[in-house]
Amino acid sequence: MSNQALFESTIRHVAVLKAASDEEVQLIARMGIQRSIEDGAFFFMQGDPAEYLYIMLTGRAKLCQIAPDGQQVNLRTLNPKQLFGAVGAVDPQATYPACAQALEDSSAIAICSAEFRKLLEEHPHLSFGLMKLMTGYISEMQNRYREMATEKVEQRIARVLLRLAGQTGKRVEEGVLIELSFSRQDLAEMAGTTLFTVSRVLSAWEKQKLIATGRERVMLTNPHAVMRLAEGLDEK
Amino acid sequence: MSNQALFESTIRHVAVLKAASDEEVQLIARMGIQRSIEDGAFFFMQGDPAEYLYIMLTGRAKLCQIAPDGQQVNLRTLNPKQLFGAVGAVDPQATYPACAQALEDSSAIAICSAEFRKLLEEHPHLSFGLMKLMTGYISEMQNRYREMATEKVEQRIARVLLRLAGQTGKRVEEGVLIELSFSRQDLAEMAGTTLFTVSRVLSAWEKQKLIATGRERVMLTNPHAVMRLAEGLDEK
DNA sequence: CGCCTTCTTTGCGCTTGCGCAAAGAAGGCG
DNA sequence: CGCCTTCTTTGCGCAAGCGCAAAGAAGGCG
Repeated sequence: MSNQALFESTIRHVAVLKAASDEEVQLIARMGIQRSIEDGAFFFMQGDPAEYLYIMLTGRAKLCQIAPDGQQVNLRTLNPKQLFGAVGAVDPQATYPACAQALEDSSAIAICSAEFRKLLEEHPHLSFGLMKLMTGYISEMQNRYREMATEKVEQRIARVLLRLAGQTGKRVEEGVLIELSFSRQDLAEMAGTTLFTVSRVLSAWEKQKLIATGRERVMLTNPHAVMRLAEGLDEK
Repeated sequence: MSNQALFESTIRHVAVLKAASDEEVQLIARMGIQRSIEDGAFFFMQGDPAEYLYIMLTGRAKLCQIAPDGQQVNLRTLNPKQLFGAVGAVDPQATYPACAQALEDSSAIAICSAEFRKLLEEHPHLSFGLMKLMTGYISEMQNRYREMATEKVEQRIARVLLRLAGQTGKRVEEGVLIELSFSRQDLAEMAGTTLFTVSRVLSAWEKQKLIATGRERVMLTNPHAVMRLAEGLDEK
């Protein structure tokens, strides 16, 4: 498949652009260039000028923030067909508010923010898709913020597992399997805690047969119980 | 001043709509109706269908989330000329992701989301202002999320004070005064902690002469020291 | 002025979860 | 196969911050 065709077929399935006509899809595809990066490399760093926006083609990446002191927080994972890094299309002077780091060898369509902005001006109905994405983010971040502020570690870890299960979990005989390169450290960054605490909590749950763990691997053998934990029911 | 004239002069100074022409400002003003509510009342509740968006006229309100168990988290305060509750203009089926509660008797221009959406369709350049607002929110929420995840209580409280000082602080002889109806409880909800902890921390700072406190009142006598605390420098 | 409500402080005990160190798996790769 | 790296677990001690109760200000209002 030619690059152009590959781009088009991917773009056609991007949620944000579902209102795009065939013609618009073609236009966007022509604006794109492919960028492939290795596991651990960055599509962009927090604070860089937001010159490109991206649409994930293959692989996975994480959006994360790095505090001045080096501590990291994981905001979300980026999967194929997801659009990310679009701030530049809205404000030409914007810088990325987070960094995007590949969790495995990955590739994405890179589109020049300024060009995309022009496209938005000429095809304004596309803005609605983008705005919907943004309001969704806002709403999600507000919820996560509340969770971080009011819930305790166990609940937050349970939520992380459920979110991952929903995004990339595979249903197998014994439960739902999350098998990706997520170390305890990564889980800790998603839950806002330390790898030690994550390890301890998962061990405890394993003893209670709620989950089964392995190296960079978690299986939810009793997803329903994990959901109850996330909701903070079981309050002892 | 007639309502229409009042609306227009307010709308003209709304940051999100600064790209609006005089004509557009008039159009928007005509769509608005005034809503006045009492201290403690709600413009809208989390989960309500987002039928209206608002522009604050007088008073102040807080945007907050309420957890299923009743715990609250404070997201931001709304001041005059700020636009809020605009999700409905983007997605007709959206519900408000937070609630807006008046901190004092307040009034706002209420604009029907569906009408505003039509306006956006016909005057698409206005979308850019809205999108810029949204990306700003996202970026801010991501930062706050990181802070909540990685910083400890003292730092977060310091940040809350600085944010309030920046928004509504008055410069007086002895320092910067924050004199609003923010109880220790409110501060706790903003910092993601408990009123007891806030009280203790503020008492400690008062002993060190960094601040002076009173009932629903805080004065930063040594703002620079508070900034250092917020940055987590002073690490003992 | 005095009562009443609301807000604030403080003491005390205790839980949660962090920090570190050290040891134990699990792969990867030559 | 065996070494090396990376990931994970666990024990132990400790500090931060929560929860509660009770008492002490500060206003508000009749």
